[in-house]
Amino acid sequence: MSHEQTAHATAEKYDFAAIQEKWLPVWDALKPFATDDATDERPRKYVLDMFSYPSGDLHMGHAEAFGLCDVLARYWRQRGYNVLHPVGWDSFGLPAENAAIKRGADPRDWTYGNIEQQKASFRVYAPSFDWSREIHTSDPEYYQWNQWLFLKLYEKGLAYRKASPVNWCPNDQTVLANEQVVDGMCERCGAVVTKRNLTQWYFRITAYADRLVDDLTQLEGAWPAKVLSMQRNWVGRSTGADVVFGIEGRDEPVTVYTTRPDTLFGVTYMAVAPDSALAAELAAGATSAVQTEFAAYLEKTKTESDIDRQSTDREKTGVFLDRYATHPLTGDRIPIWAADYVLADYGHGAVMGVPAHDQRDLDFARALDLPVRVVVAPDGTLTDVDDPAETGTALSGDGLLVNSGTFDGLSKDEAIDALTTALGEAGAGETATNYRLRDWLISRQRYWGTPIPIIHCDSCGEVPVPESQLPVKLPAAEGLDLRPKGTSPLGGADDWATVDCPSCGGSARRDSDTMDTFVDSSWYFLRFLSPNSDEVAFDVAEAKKWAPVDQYVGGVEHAILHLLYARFMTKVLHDYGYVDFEEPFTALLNQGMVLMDGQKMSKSVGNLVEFADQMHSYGADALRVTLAFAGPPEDDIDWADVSPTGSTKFLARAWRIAHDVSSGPGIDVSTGDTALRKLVHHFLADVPDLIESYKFNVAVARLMELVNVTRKAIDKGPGAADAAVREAAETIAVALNVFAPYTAEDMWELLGYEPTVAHVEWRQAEPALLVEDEVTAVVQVNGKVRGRLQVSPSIMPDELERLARGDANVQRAIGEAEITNVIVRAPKIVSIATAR
RNA sequence: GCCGGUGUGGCGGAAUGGCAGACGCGGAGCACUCAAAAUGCUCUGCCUUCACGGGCGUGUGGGUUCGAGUCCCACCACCGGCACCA
Repeated sequence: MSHEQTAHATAEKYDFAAIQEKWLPVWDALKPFATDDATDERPRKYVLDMFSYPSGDLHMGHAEAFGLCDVLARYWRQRGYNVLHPVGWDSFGLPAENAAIKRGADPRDWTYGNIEQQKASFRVYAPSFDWSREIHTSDPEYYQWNQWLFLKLYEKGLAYRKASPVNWCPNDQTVLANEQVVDGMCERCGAVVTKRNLTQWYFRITAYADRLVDDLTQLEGAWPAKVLSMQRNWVGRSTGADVVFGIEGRDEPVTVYTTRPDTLFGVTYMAVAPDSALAAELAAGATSAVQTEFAAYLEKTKTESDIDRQSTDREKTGVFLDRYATHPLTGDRIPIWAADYVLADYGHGAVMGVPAHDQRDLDFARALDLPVRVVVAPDGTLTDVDDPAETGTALSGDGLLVNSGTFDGLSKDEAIDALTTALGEAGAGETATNYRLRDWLISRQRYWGTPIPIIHCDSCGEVPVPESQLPVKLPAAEGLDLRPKGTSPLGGADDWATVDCPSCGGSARRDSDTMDTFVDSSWYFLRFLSPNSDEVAFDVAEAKKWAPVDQYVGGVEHAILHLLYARFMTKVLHDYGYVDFEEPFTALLNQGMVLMDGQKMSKSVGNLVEFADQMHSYGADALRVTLAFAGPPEDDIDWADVSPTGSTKFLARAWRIAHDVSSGPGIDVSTGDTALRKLVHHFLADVPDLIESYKFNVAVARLMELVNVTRKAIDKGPGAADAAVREAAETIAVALNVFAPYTAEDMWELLGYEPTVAHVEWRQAEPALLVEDEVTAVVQVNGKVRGRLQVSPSIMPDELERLARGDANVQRAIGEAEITNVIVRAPKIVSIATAR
């Protein structure tokens, strides 16, 4: 196949490389997707991909995500919407720094070099981006607004510093947010995460816990059910009661949280987290033997990694503190233990032990020989109950109360209400809600991120950098030691770090930590609306016009991290009055992963499918069609199962139709072949619903069908000059723009039009052409298809039944049997039931 | 343990409760060709029949219905998320 021969509109053969080369410069000049809405009255749609982290060239995952998102962007444009489809780079982050350390280079050079590479690849892959709004989160023009946001949160007490045990990655030598610890390991490098006690910056996301859960109902149906469920799990809201226990020898009582106040009479011990202040205090008031034992236990707890500590099948341990609590209703003495299965930072760091009805408590009680008292029995009597102390299985189900004084006989739900009320009357408890969610730890002891705009002054304490002094620019990497060492490299930039206190003018130092890069991505979708403003983070009026994002596309790996943070930040901005909505992304599509031979692609496995190689072999269009056609977009695609060659064949067939059409543009299509026109108009009527419900694979199938039938019409039907053939070819070109823009543009030119087909509106189906003159009616006998009849769609039911009964094959199926029932749904079906 | 999801040909996958397997991959045969590639055409769920046809068939077992891949109940398998969260 020779390029010279085919790089013209007169080419005889489909040549994807020539077509790409031909149209790229045309599109570069045309800038068809710049969204300039000053005078545009059309309805708007904001279609966005999760932006790319520039860690190298694009890979197949990008091809899928950006390809599918582009289907939607191009589609909505052709449906008459003013579509905003911007592109940017999530360009701060650890990998840049690690790569830079490895190569002895500047993270800035590495990052911006990768961006250039990805841009060049994107240009050829040709998503319909508005390049004029490109942003980089690592530019001071962007990150100064991270700092501005930080100050806004700080003003409201939503950004604060505290000393606390934090997740520490010993490999990357930095702290991690809870969301970045996966199975006890660092999300980035896989090292086992340990705990350190450090003073760090937090965003108070827990203040928004209820709204983060409640507002998910707004997204029901528009976000994948899986993501909604993951977000609910992550916030982990539970309701129950706080119960107050008096402590012998201590003035202050201790409050515990329980979801099962109905089991209050089953309490046989109390357990406190060994690493809590309460445990230390209780132990300090006990005998020296207890103190020694406790100290050893605490030491052991601290040195254990989270993985060890959280393994559920391990033996329960604890230390009796020789202290006692008093049961709020019975007045019984309750022994107090320190046990490492109790977490210091959930609830109140202490639990009431109900071994009979909680598996963990039962395991603990059995290991340490504590009593087990059943207080909820399935049928309200103890006689038939398997003793959990014997079986080792806690009774966690429903039942009626026993052994619970005046509460005996109540159901579980009744008892929860009754006991909570009783506790309230006794001043010993109330309904309470708890969350698994923790505040968002945003400090990072690394270089390549947004400097935290705080100055530490010996006399004034922490002083926010005045807004007028933003941005606090990142100092040059040159001369700084970027290697992980547990403190931020910025601390080594003395010239940068040493400043006058904005408050007292004395000598002070800048905070040397940088922000978690998820801060950058928590609001970037708003920056696209006024990307060049140096007055505001984003223009409120532009946000009113464009935001929230109507269609968001990205991987499910961000189901909690990015999406939760972006939802949080949106609510914060809403409360400040900067935006008038509370959810940033009204619809979300999670595309699946691209696999090879059933597993994730990786260099080490040796199953890497390179984006650049695929582009070279098949081109952008075939790649995009292959990804769209492979299956439902949410499902993973195994590259071993798909056929880019098949896609190329399809595109060549489509292209050849435009090439073969022999009528001129503007011909009166109504004179064309009716059968073909009907198919075209059914296509026009059906495909929008398919695309809007993300059934891209089915939409492509319908396009293939249309191409096949049009080919037949040219070769064996009305021929290449027929007006319906032109109508079909134009329809194919317009629809194909959504999936394969180069081929579509070339077809459009072959059909005698000017670029660009991307601006041609989807045609309306003519209702008259959607009506069939004849349909197939099916005749079933006892549920089995026994006959098919060609009938008019307006046939009367009794006429259809008469025809059905007259069908020879139907009669044979009925035989001598007596007909007991006949259902007629004209014109589709006749269902005959016989006595059997 | 809790939550969510998925089970359809050799494979990827279609199917508002109404013809299961659209579309494609793979396979077989044919045409064109000296030949091959490319392209085009025909066939392709399993069993049975020369054929017309018939039987079976959407993870398993029940149920609702004239009619179930689709709805209901129970179960099995696999995938994903959360998890000593009280």
